[in-house]
Amino acid sequence: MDKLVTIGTAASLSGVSAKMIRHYEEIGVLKKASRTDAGYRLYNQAQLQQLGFIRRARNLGFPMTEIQSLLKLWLDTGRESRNVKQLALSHLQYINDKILELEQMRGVLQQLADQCDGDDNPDCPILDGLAQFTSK
Amino acid sequence: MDKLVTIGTAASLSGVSAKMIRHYEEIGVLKKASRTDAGYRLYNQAQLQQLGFIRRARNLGFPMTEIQSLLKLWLDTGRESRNVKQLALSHLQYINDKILELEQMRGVLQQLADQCDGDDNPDCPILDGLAQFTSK
DNA sequence: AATTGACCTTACCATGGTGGGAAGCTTTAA
DNA sequence: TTAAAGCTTCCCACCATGGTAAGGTCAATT
Repeated sequence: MDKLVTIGTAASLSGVSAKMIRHYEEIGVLKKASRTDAGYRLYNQAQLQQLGFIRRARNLGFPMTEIQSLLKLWLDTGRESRNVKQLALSHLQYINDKILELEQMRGVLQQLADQCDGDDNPDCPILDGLAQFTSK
Repeated sequence: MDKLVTIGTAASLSGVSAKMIRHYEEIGVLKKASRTDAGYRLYNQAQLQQLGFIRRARNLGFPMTEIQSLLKLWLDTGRESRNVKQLALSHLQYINDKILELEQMRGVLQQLADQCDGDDNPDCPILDGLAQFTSK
């Protein structure tokens, strides 16, 4: 059991590109993979699961530094869920801030776009807004 | 009239760092500034306005390539507002997509965090979720 | 006239996460 | 045996921004 696969198979099974798997190893998020005599990287089931873990964390927007922490916590059976939750809530805060920032942009931009005829006339409230003639 | 200022003054007047002003010139978003005999860049009123224009467009999240287009349209009195509006709406679409993506992340993450006690116990639905045991 | 400090110049390196490609070795299948 | 596919490392690019280093310039004070 614990079949070993090379990086291409690991990539398609985990949904993480071979390019990125190597990268994660290089930056220390993943332990160095074992190698065949020819130097090919080999991955076992546990490592495939870690790759899936990383992919899902990336999909939630976690940066790699935080994923590294999450991965350590995951592998540490003596962890306190407090630490995990704290990381999650901190990232949640970040996401919320980003959403607010984007909503702010959207509001301004939508308003400018609404005022613009968008025809063959050169008059354009969007450009006027960017040119700061906004305040009339 | 049309007082000329050096890059530091242009930076503080426009809110764009000197570093970025040079960068924008280098990538061709701004025309090359005139120079003093000693090689110092000089900026006039019109150029200061362009810098402000760029800063405000950046604040709305426009990428530099699109800002370059917007700037050209702004300087082209024969423009059609149609083209400006099209750029704006396209960017608006991008912003909306980003917001949806972030809201998606927030939903999943919030749900996981809600289920996690966040105490000294190792049990952690957040890690379980990332480990794909989500599906029960 | 000399010094000092603030300001300018270019050039290079770093970030973060990802992709592309080249040059060369290995494995597998025909 | 040969060709294709897969692996290796290494370098480059993106995007917008910041940092730093080594050096030239300008204005004000000694």
